[in-house]
Amino acid sequence: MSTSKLKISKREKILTEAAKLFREKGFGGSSMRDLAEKVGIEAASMYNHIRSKDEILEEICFSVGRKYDEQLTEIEKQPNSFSEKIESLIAFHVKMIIENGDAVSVLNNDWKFLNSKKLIEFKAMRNEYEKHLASLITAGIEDGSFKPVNVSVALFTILSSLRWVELWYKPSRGVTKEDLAKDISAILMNGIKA
Amino acid sequence: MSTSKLKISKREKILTEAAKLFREKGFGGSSMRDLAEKVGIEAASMYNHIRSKDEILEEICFSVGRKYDEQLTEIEKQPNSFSEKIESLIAFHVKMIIENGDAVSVLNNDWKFLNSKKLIEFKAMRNEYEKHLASLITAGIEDGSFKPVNVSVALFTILSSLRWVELWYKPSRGVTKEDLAKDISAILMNGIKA
DNA sequence: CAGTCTAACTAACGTTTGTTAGTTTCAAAA
DNA sequence: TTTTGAAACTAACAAACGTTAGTTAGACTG
Repeated sequence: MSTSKLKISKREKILTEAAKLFREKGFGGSSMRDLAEKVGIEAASMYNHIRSKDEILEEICFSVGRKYDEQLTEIEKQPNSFSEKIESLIAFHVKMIIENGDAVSVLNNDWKFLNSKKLIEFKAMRNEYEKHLASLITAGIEDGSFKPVNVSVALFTILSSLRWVELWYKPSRGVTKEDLAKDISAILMNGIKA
Repeated sequence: MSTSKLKISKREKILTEAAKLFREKGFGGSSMRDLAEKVGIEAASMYNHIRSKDEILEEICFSVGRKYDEQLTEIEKQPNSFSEKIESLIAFHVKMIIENGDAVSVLNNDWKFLNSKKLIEFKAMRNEYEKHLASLITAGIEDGSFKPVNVSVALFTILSSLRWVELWYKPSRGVTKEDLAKDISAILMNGIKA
């Protein structure tokens, strides 16, 4: 009973601390002994809860990745305009970063250290995500909601603009996630030129 | 004569190959033996040309960083509108990435592995750059060229949008750097909403 | 020709790496 | 009370790490 619950929570503690550590020092720059110290046990003891260092990375990347996938699917099926759908997605990205900044950072920066089998899987997942978002943009252009922009450029401009939130955002600045999402949406949707 | 020239070019070969390798595997994931193999000599032999692995990272980060600084200073003093200045900067970022993609990638992703002294220096350089660009945006808002957007958000949206070029751009797509800069400018300046 | 210098080499160093083996501790189940 | 099983520990492994030492080959300089 409580043992299995304890095991789960210790494993989750390892994953949480790993995300924090990987964000700070990178996957390659983080040692299992570093990580163990943060968790509060010996390095060898962690192997009672995880299979390998690689498994930690996989778990972080794919569990976050799946959340993005699910939300995009959710947004796609809502009866909103294409503008509203993209704005929802922007808000979700901001929310994810503010609530799971460490894990999102690992997804963004350390995915390339996945082993080759998982790397292929990860790239497929990412491609799928981009294709879905691209089709939203294309549809918005076709129905006149959007200007006839270059779809690839728009796609990556949006996704990259969202990445900075993880890289640059500091809670200390006192901006709420609603304001932040609104301001980013404003610029991407309407540009900065008067 | 030819010996000192040879030394310089071998050092530059090391730096070039290092940028390529770091981009692919990250600073922590790249070993000196890996690098030496790409250069075509033994790992120990590289120490005739460079002081340490850290020095390679420093040289790449700061030589690229200085180029960005210089160009921004150049753009600031030109007698153009604020829109034109920002568009020039966008074009320059695209050009840098297309011409020095490996080194730019190292600047973007591996700066955090600089040793603490150089890390402080690097952050100061980056802050300076951001402050200059922010003041361009502020001035543009004040003279009515730009909407009254949140300056920080605009700043980071622009800089992040430019980062994707390094991460996602593939020459194989056959887009010229002029077209690419124009399309990015179009979205950031005018948004995507019709 | 003798001397010097550069840039390569091989060998090795001390550390750190991820991981395994074997053992101990201690609480829950029987 | 005895048994069991999870989860911690210590100790150690082989490999890889950045780097240093010492040496050699060959090209310039005097």
